[in-house]
Amino acid sequence: MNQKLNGYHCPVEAALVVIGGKWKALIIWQLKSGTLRFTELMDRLPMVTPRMMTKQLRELEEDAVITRTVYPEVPPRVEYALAPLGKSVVPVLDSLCVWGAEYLTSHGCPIQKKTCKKPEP
Amino acid sequence: MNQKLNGYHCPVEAALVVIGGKWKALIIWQLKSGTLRFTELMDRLPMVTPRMMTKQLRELEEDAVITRTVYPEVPPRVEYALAPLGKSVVPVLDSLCVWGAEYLTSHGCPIQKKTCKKPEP
DNA sequence: CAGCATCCAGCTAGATACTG
DNA sequence: CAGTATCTAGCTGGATGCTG
Repeated sequence: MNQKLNGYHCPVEAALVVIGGKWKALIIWQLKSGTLRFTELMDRLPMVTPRMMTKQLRELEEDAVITRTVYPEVPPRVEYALAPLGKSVVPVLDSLCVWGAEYLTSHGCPIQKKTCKKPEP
Repeated sequence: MNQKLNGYHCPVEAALVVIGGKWKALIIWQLKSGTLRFTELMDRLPMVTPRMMTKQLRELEEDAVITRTVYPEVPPRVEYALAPLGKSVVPVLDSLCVWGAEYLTSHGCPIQKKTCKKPEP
């Protein structure tokens, strides 16, 4: 890049920066039905390493998408939940999900037409 | 990652793979109002190097999001346009755009509340 | 015009081990 | 439990030069 631009050119780009991280959309997806602890997120997304989970969660927190609540107990307990901004992105992810399903159907994929796995209530 | 998964866990993930590439959403955004040539895309997205532009376009083509039409002339002319699948993703990008604008407003960003720059007709 | 080939720096993210 | 620290392989993507 001959000229580093210091901002976003379009809100689409901003949105992708915030929710386009490697696992961010999945994390938000998991949190859409309620609060989860670190290990619960790890259990639901086994392909994410703790290192990455931490990083993604910290970034989402910094972007005001999720909240992080630490309970000063022994053993420690930390709960993650969607902040208002995070809740507002859920409909967008829903439409992304619908489109993604359509894509999987029309394009054909290793695992085809796997319906949206919602976090069990 | 202790276990490499060979598919998608959720259509959301599939969608992000397809449109979540570094410049893909922007490219689709540019193409939503009509066909563009390689250099026209480069002019509209000056921060993308030709190398990356080519790669992103090829991937979008492979995913059936865009079409690539080569006119065997001198000088060569190549035109890119949205395939049906690509057109179907535009509404999703629209909602992403709306949310992104909201994010820029509430979170505050270097360039705040820059309205969606649509490719001029 | 519309790329491709090559080289290489920097970042990403996995594996592993350790802690308040 | 909920991370952090360190090391490192591998990928990403920029710069440059070349071509049908």
